[in-house]
Amino acid sequence: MPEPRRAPASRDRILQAAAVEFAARGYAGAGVDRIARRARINKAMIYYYFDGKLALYTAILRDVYLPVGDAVAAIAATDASASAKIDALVDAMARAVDERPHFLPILMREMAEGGAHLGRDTLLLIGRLFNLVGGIIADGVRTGEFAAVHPALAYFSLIGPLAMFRASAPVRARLTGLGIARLPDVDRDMLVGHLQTTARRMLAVAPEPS
Amino acid sequence: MPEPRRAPASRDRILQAAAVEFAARGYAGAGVDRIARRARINKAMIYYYFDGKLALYTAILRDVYLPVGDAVAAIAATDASASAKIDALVDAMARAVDERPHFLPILMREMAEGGAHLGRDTLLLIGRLFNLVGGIIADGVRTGEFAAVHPALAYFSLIGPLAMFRASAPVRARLTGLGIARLPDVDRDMLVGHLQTTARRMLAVAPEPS
DNA sequence: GTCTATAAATAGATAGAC
DNA sequence: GTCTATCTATTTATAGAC
Repeated sequence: MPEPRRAPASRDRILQAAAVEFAARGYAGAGVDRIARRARINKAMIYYYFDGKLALYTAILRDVYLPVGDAVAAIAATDASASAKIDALVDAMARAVDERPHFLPILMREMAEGGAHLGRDTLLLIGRLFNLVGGIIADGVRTGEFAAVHPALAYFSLIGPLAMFRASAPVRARLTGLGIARLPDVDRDMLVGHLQTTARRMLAVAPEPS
Repeated sequence: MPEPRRAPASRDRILQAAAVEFAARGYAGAGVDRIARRARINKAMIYYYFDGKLALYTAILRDVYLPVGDAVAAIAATDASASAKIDALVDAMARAVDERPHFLPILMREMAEGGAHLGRDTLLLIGRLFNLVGGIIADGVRTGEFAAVHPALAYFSLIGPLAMFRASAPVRARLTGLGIARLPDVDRDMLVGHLQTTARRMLAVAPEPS
């Protein structure tokens, strides 16, 4: 076996630490110094492995959008019904978010900044995801399963509740902790079930049971 | 008339400039220097009118959450049906977002940061909004108009699509501009109509027409 | 590959004149 | 109320020894 190519442990630690930092403090707020400290490596190593702060950020975005896109592509390639695909899509999105705690904060901030740190490569990864979901919906419209909903409205009606609910967890916890609002817990099955039901109702041509 | 109390133009300019800066670059990314330059005042004036960067940020949040909360409180106090209140609520939320371009970016970033810059006062304003919406939904459940949806899931299913759709506008524009995805325009009526229909379907006990 | 040391720029904040 | 000048800490980034 030529080229075993063991990935250096330092590089991975940098990526992991940077993801945490960027998620917690945003692009501008994240400090290269703090990333180095968290990764327990010397700051100079970051500039050894990456071209700079922006290149490091871009690498993280790639590592998160690529596997999510692959998962959705696999669902789209199925020959299941369009609504079964939407169910699977919602489940996959929830899994993607829950398996990568830094994904959502980074995504939301990036949108808030108008995609200021997104290069062409990253936009292609985002567009791919968007087009895959749009394709599933378009198929459903073609077969009469779905009403003709605007693709961007449908997309963000799928993503929005999941993203905002998960992202709001810390603030909700503080609201509950301070006794300002009473927010019963929601487990994963309850969340995914709600999102699937809401999605089905949103896309339904005529109202359907439950 | 005692106390005409003309608000100093400088203070307002600082608030306006700071809102733009915080929305564009986030709390950590915003620079007091840049805020001063944008407001066309001297940096020292910011420290004359406010206790510091955080106090300035808090003042902006208050200026945005207070009127939105008032608008929703007015809707909740109506004796309209619960579903009519939801329609009005969605419309008011869309108006709040569109009238204050800096509101959404700041909100989304703050959630991404776990509410790190939210003091008790701000959390009270946020909780008030949440409780008002929760109250409208609870009323609808009580009268049999709505299904018993978890209040937090319902809340973020109302807010999420609006927030993500509006916040994603710059990224969507870049996707379209680069030819990566084709995103037809959506006008305000179309957006609000979609959100209202989706909300009605989400909350419906049994599926209803259109 | 990993480190120390440091450059060069910029940050938030303040003192003090007017 | 508004300004200039400046302090101190921190920032991204690099040079160079090992």
